[in-house]
Amino acid sequence: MNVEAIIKTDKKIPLRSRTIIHLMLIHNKVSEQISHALKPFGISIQQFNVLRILRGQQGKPANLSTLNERMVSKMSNTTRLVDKLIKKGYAHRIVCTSNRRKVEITITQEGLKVLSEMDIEMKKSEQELLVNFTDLELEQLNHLFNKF
Amino acid sequence: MNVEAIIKTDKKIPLRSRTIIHLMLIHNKVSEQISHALKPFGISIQQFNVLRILRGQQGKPANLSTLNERMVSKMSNTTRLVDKLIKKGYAHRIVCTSNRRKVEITITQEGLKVLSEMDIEMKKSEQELLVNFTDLELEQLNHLFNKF
DNA sequence: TTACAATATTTGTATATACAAATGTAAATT
DNA sequence: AATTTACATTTGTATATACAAATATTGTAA
Repeated sequence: MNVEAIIKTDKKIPLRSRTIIHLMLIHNKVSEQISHALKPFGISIQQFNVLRILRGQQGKPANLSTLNERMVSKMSNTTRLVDKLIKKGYAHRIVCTSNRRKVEITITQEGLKVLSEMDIEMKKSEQELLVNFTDLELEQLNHLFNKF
Repeated sequence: MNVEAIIKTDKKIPLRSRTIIHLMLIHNKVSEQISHALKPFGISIQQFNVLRILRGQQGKPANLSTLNERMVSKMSNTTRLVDKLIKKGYAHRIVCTSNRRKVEITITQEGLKVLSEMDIEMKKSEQELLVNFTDLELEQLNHLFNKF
């Protein structure tokens, strides 16, 4: 994926600008691929992420703030994201008894089931997206990512 | 930016999954910073990109397909993105005389003026975001990006 | 020359996101 | 105990995005 070819310019782009544009283009490719993989499940990337976080809780319920700090998305959406998962039967929400300001959100059996199916498709997408990388290169990439 | 710390897991994430998650987190940081920098101008990243493409045309008008193939966004939005730029007085649109299905879009003087102000802020954001990178590391990063 | 296909853009609609304000609850202060 | 402050979540609203369908124009073939 060559930046100049894609944005069709013959001008030399400064290194730092080029890096940011490159990142944007790659993100676009990646998120398109993932959205496509999740499409048959009728779920968005964000909803998928919330499901994964809930599973990661290993039965322990999560409240909205917890979800939010582990997510990419903004707080106000988290309520509605969870709404959608509940509507689909993949999550469950109860008001916390010890502190009624809080809510406790858990993943349902049905949620775990569909999530495991999604995992397979995600794994495929990851493989496809990263097919040109060796493990060493991915280690290098992650190492560089740490500098952001 | 360490993935495990951010998504607060103690489990080891497979290298390929980790890379994709890492990319998402970084994209989020970058786009937040850029949106913030553009905020005072009342313009979105996408609108900013269109303006830059128009400037890159060096006076030559661009049609929607051209804009679209150089952009990240989807076709149906391009019309409305341009609408917004026109409304702000930053772009101009006329129906192409040789082929009336096409439109010719150009950047206005006012557009060029505000764009040059935005460039300064963008440059600052890029510097801030990439402050931990040496030029060599950025070259390496761009090289790895080419494998996507 | 009429009909059909291809091209370029626009519009409709449903869903997603961002930001600010509102709600309800608990804790701290007077 | 009443008042204020802080916390956790929800709601309102404006804008953005995705996808499909519609519109308008041009090119092509019977």
